[in-house]
Amino acid sequence: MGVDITPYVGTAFRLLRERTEVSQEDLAFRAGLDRTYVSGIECGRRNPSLKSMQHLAAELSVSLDQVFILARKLAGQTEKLPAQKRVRKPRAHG
Amino acid sequence: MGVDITPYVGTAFRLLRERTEVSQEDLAFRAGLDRTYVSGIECGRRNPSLKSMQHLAAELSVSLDQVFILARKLAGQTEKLPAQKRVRKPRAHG
DNA sequence: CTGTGACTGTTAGTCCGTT
DNA sequence: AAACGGACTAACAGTCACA
Repeated sequence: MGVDITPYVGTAFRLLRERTEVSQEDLAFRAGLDRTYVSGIECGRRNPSLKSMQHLAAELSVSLDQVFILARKLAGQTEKLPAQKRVRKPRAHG
Repeated sequence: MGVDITPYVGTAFRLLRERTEVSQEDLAFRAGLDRTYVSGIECGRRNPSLKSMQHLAAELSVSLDQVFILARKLAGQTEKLPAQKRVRKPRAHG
């Protein structure tokens, strides 16, 4: 259950930011936040509020759900399941 | 831009909760939160932190991205575009 | 069972600077 | 450009009485 996704959300924000080639400082300014705070979020040391994350996402031109989808992907990658191959059930052709 | 999604996130949580037929009281207890705090979130009067939302989502057996996808849907519905009726071009029946 | 205002302690979030 | 620290203020977490 209780996997703390905070660091993954931070990484997701970082990845999304780097894609736009904007600095933390610049993003922070545009989102109306402090640069040290954005740093703390990306490093997974902070527990940001809904509004803070929304502002960040808005400035990165993504919706919040995209951030969390990415975060969950990142969390999933680290959760090394035993590489179970997806078996596609062949469809009975009738 | 700056559409405040806080109330939509609250509604999303409420919808997700009602789907499971559990009371605020019950959910709050299971998520380790206060009953009135959950109420405040659902009513959009609170600006919850990432961790608060994560606890709630976990108890509702959904991922946070699902919450935000629903929230965005709700926000879209309320964005009443000028009631533009979708005009389906009637297909000439011959 | 749920909504709200008010309250306290904690933390979110800022601003300074250093590495 | 980014991580990190300290001191600071605004806002949130968490709770209660009451509606």
